[in-house]
Parts: sequence; C-alpha cells; structure tokens
Amino acid sequence: MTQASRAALRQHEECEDRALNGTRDETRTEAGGFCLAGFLPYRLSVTTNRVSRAFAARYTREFGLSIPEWRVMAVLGERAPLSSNEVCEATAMDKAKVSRALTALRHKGFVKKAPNPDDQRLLRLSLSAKGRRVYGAIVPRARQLEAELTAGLTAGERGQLDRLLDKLQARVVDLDG
Amino acid sequence: MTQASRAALRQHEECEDRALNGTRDETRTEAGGFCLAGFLPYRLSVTTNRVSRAFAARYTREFGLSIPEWRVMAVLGERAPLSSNEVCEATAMDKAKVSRALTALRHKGFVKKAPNPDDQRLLRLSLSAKGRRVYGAIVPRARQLEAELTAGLTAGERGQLDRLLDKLQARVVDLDG
DNA sequence: AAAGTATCGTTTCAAACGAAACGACTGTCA
DNA sequence: TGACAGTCGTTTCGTTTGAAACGATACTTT
Repeated sequence: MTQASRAALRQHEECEDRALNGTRDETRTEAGGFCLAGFLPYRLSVTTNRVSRAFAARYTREFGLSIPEWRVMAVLGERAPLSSNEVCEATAMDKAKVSRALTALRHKGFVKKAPNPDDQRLLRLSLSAKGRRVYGAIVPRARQLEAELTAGLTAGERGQLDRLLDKLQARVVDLDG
Repeated sequence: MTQASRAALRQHEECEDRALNGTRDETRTEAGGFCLAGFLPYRLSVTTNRVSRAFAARYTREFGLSIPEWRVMAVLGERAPLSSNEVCEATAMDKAKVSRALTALRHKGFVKKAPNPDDQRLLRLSLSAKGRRVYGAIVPRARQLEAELTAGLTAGERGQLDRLLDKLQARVVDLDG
C-alpha cells in the first residue's frame, strides 16, 4: 500500500467519523466542508485504479499480457471469429486501442487475423492454438484473482455490487449522453 | 452513449440472463464460458471510466479544470496550507501529477505557492482569492452532479456502495502489497 | 457504371501518464 | 564542521492514450 492510499483512507475515515458523530451530518449537502475522500467519483476512481493496477501486474508477470490484450483474448476465447468492431463493443475499448492490442497479440502468436470474404473491410479474428492454450490458463487464474478480490463479500453483497454498478452505469449514460 | 457501451451492457445482460435461467449457473467458477462483461475488474473499470469522463467533461466545460486540477482545488479549499506531499496523500495522486496540476492552477491564478520558513524543502500551497471563488462555485456543482449520478439509489444503497468500495479497497491492498 | 457517402481498421499526432533522475534542502553521525 | 543519507518537489524520458486523418472497401443514388 502506498503512503498516499493509506492517507486517503485515513482521511475518509475521519470524514465518516464526523458524519457518524452527527457533528455535521449535512456535510454532503451543504456548502462548507467538502470532503473529497467521500466523493463518489473520487472513491470509484481510486478503488478501480488500484484494482486495475493489481490485476495488470499479475497479467503482465504471469502471462506477459496488458489489460487491453487480456480483454481481447477474453472475448476471442469466448466467441470467435469476431471483427475488430465487435471486439471493440465486447471490450468497451476504442478501435485504436483494439488495433494496437491486436498487433501485439499477433506478434506474440496468440491471435490469427484473416480477411472476411463476404466483406473485405472486416477482419476475422480468432485465437491461434497457442492463444487458446494461454486462454485456457488465464481464465481460471482471472477467476481466482476475482475471487480473492471479493473474498470479503458475501454472495448477497456481490450481487448487490453488480446491481449498484448497473444502476450507476444507467445513470451516467444520461449524464453525458 | 457509445455503440461500444451499449453493446457491452447488452452482452452483460445476456450473461446475467444465462445465470438467472440456471442454464449454466456455474459460469463464474468453471473453465468454460468466461464472460468478460460479468468480470468484476472489467465492470468496475468500465463504469468508473464512464463516470470519470462525464465528470471531467463538466469540470472542463464549466470551470476549465481537469480532474487532477479539481482534486487539488478540492483539498486546498478544505484545508490549507498544504505541502505538495500532503496534496498527494489527500488526492491519491503521485507527485508528478500533483506538480503538473499545480503549475496549471498557478498559471490560472487559482493557487498560491509560498515557501515554508520552517523547512525550505516544503511548499505552503493555498487557494488565491480567485481560487476560493471558483472553489465556492464548483463544490455545490460537484455535489449536484454526484446527486444526479446517485439519483437511482436509495440512501441505504448509497451507504452500501460506500461499504462495498471500502471492502474492495481493503482487499486489493493485500492483493498487490 | 460513375459519383458520392458510409464503414472498417490503421496510423498519425499531441497530450497525459508513471518511473526514475535530478537539484535543492535538511538531519545525522563522525 | 564535513561527509553522508534522507526528503521534497520538478523535470526528463519513454510509453500509453484518444481524437482525428487516412486509405481501402462497400453501399447508394442516379
């Protein structure tokens, strides 16, 4: 844990304490005393970035894959062949990122790229035999890491978290769209 | 909403449907049928990135601030003077990012930077009068945006979300530390 | 069929990023 | 006091990022 993250957590606890003590229960809604550590977008960003870092470190160390590359492998392993655009949609990444991940994966020999005879603009992307082997190894590992991450959560809490993320996602769509 | 996000949500719903139907309830734990859209790190990342984008767009459009700059303003508005390191800790950003945000904020005339007489290595950072005016405007706006984001959540759900994020954060510390 | 429009995937470009090097300053130990 | 180690904040360096430009292919309209 970094110094910064420790301090951020400490500060957040202080803010929570203040709220629980009732000293300024209206902290969230009034003008004064804004507490960044209790601000949802900030909290989401900090937590998610730490999770991403931790997972990225594992993927890199154990399989030599970046997160974009892992995402592409994950969708190609599940359903192939896919066009680049379909990979974009399935991974929630833009086409430039997908294109770069694909060239990296092809250099590593994990992904095959064939033209689509029906439409020469589209690609037919799929895992190579080697890629499938890696996929077979990385999927259980990813599940295991996810299980470690959620080890402190009951099944109900895990479901609740999924539902809450869905709700946020639905909301943020209105917010920027 | 982008095509990619729509598709990702759709795919996730399909995965959930499969789970709910009981066709393959063991989807999460067995070797076959890995579903990226149901994978927690992925879900966290996608949701958080969308939230960050939406908020960054507002901050930029309405106040000309990036997210790092807004974070620095937020902590300096709450408690100043602070050293650069203290800003790092309070914002969960590394010192390079903070340094860059500070130079931008000083160029905009929002932040003052004074030497600390007790220790010449440390800075005494604080908001200027202009910076305080902006702070006074942006804090209620940030609260309002946060309220829009969580409009679909009950107070209990909001508390639950905070607790779940805390639990994840506690876990991820072990995971990479 | 030719011209104009749209889509696909790659590449270019400038901005943002984190790690590490760095100079400036402080505290410690001889 | 002088050397040494540690801390602070800035800057440098190479990488990653998303937006936009691009060439190539397909569709539409006449």
